[in-house]
Amino acid sequence: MAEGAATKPIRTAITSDDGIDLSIIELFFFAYRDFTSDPDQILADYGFGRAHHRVLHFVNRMPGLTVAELLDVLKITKQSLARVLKQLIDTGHIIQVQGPRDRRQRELYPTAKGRALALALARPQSRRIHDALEGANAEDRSVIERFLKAMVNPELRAQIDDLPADSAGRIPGKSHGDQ
Amino acid sequence: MAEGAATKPIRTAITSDDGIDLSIIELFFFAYRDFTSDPDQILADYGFGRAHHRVLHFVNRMPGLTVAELLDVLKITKQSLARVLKQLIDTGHIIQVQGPRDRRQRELYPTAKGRALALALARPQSRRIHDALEGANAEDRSVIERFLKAMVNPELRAQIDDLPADSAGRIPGKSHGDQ
DNA sequence: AAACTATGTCAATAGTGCTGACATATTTTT
DNA sequence: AAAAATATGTCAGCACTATTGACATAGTTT
Repeated sequence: MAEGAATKPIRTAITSDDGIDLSIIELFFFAYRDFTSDPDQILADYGFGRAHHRVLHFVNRMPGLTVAELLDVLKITKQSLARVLKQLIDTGHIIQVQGPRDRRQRELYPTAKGRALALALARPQSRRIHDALEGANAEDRSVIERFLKAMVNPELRAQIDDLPADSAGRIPGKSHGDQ
Repeated sequence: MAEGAATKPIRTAITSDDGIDLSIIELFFFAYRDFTSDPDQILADYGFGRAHHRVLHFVNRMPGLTVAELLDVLKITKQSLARVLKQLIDTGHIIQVQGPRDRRQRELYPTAKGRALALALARPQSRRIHDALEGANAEDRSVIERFLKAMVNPELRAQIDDLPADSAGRIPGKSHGDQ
């Protein structure tokens, strides 16, 4: 047995008395668990996982982004991305296009198939959010959005602001326009 | 190459125009990513992962729960729990006590060491939440809590309600009292 | 005594992440 | 033109978390 095993059992629960915001910690845990369960079901039919979902999502949100840019958004390593991206390319959900300025770069675009899947995955999540906002007014929504944004590390909030809100362009700085 | 590969690249981004609530989907993703990064750092020092965190958290919140009850909260399988729980027991964070009524059962309790770690893990998350609620009044908080709860599958909301709010007792139905 | 239940464990597999090393093509710098 | 740096791809190996299926043990219920 390891050192420091068996002492005495503590029979009282941690509660808010301990100065911890348990209710929001736990709500956040349960909410996210169920939030991700919707797409998980669909993904299973394709033999895909959450990693595929994230890649597909951001390629659809920032078409033409490079591998390096994608790694920066996802905060994973090149090797972790490789397998997943290869599968999405092989199954025709994503296409690589050689960069026009720098031919070393591979711009990533969704195909019609990839777009359809991305929307299919987003739909149940959007519906869940819509239902959860039942009875909420515009101000309530704003409170919720501000809270979620404030939960993000400050230095990463820029990533969120850079995503297109409506029929806008593409990535920060650059400008590929639409076609 | 697989069937249905390379078609044409789509160069426009998915936007809110597609009828999807992208902003909250993405905010939720980024917020949860950073929310879990705080404890991840601490866990790494112990050679533990998120699975250990979840087990430790709920054992501290519902001391005396059985293995079966824990599986029900976490929604994982017995085999997935086994390794993680064994490590937490071997390192003296959790103790098993033979069930008083049914001696097949193993009631799970945190040790002082396990309680300390659970609090250490919850503290940065609580701080992040506290900071994110900067400038929010009681009503804003209520809006946020209602939203998060509404994001949880209805049939699972009972689990949340069963958790002790303050210096209350323990698990639904049962009553081990405090010591 | 037989059946059921709670737990533990073994073996195998999958998905996702990591590090390190190295290859190739291309661009930039010297 | 040669050298250095960059963007990407790939190979090999490892770790963690989760899965399913099968089986063992102890204890409870019928």
